[in-house]
Amino acid sequence: MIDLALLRREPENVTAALARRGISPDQVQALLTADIEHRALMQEAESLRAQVKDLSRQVGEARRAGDTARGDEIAEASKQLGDQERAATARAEEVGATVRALHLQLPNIPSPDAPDGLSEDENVELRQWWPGMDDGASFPTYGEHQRVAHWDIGTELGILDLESGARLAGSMFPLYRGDGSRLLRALTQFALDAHADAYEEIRPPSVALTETMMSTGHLPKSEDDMYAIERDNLWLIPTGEVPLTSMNRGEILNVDDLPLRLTAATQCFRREAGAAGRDTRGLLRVHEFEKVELFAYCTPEQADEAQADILSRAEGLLQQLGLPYRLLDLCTGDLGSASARTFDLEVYTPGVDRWLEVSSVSWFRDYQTRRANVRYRAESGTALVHTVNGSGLAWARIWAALVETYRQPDGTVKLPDVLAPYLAGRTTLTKR
RNA sequence: GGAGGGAUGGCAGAGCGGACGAAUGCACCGGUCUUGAAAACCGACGUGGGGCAACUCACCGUGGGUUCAAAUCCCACUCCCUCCGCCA
Repeated sequence: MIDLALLRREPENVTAALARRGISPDQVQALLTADIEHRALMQEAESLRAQVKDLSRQVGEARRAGDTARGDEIAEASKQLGDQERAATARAEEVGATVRALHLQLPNIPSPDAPDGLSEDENVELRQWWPGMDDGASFPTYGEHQRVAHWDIGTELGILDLESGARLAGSMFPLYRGDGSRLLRALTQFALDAHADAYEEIRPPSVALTETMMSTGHLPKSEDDMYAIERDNLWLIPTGEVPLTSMNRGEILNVDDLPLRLTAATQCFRREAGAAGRDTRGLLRVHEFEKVELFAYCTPEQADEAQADILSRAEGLLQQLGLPYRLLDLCTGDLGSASARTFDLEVYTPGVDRWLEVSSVSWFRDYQTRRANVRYRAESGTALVHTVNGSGLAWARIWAALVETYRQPDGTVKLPDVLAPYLAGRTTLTKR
């Protein structure tokens, strides 16, 4: 949630900032109006409440003094006021619920640095990288043997079995086998080891409570994209961001512990409602995938650095894997609703000839922690911490990029040597 | 799944219908003393909302209820501990 106090103080600025991402002034005004009404009703209810409390105190005093008649009299008066108070509180709560609903619907205020734009077409490409670029090499050219889609390579080598996955759980639930399965495991380990110098490794639950999903902004906004386990009031997590952001919910962190950096490998579950049909072949878009997440709680001053660190780690992994990629600065219209600034990393996959998003590195300001109530002790009082996160990296698409990029003319796949330690030295995938 | 016990401020822990936002100890912070520190002593010391302010409201695991009045009584739920059962 955005800061309501800020909205009251600087309504024009906030309205203008939100307009950059397509929020109409009317929507902001509706919240402001409801808020004013709510506060007036609340004051009325509170003053009645104060009177009831005062009378109740007098009842006690009178009875202790032995004046029962007077006690009863005051109790009766208090009872009457109590009825009024209940009615006033009910009215205040009704409007309060409206305020909360409107407040939850407002997305985060975009960073002034985020480029303007209405859709993903206006995202700004900041740079590209490919192997040998620093030495003057040009973007790689790919041979015919690399222009084969990963689902065909996977079938041919017996390392990806989409049909079996579909038989078990429906389409878009991939099943990897043999070296394909092993490759996934290797990638996770490779990444976790790379981040172990500065990020504490966490193994969180794969499900979360409704309350937890609220904190990150995934609910109520994206309910249709989540898998729900209704009987137990649980949701399958769509990203490791969910448990990591809520890990310290309701706590006051020691400022000396900030930035508090965490990393976690988790399964990620996404219904991808409305995505049916397009870009869904093979591993392009799946309901379940594994991802290593990088996360930090930090002070506002540390946020830039924290975001830059996650971005450079994600890039570092792509470079070590030798996969060409491009870096996008998301425009205001394409920003996730909780994010103030997001950089996307897209890897190039020669077989399907596309750029695939494999990491989204975002700064959320205090939008998430205002809901999760994670604070630190500041100069005076407490302040909300900022959250930053990004993938490092999402493996399904990396898996696709690796087998397509490193396919040899003879049909085998020769993986980069950095993975050798995690594959017991066997970096060549051959037909079983 | 069954039986019992518990959940209170940063921590420990009292309170069990009315003056309780809450004793006490520890920790933390400010001060006195000291060359400095420790000890001792003095003081301050939960969070959030509303109000220009005086001030006021909410919060004692969560949600309901009883009452003029609830940390305190009642109901439901969650979590933790002990024991029993089942189990990778």
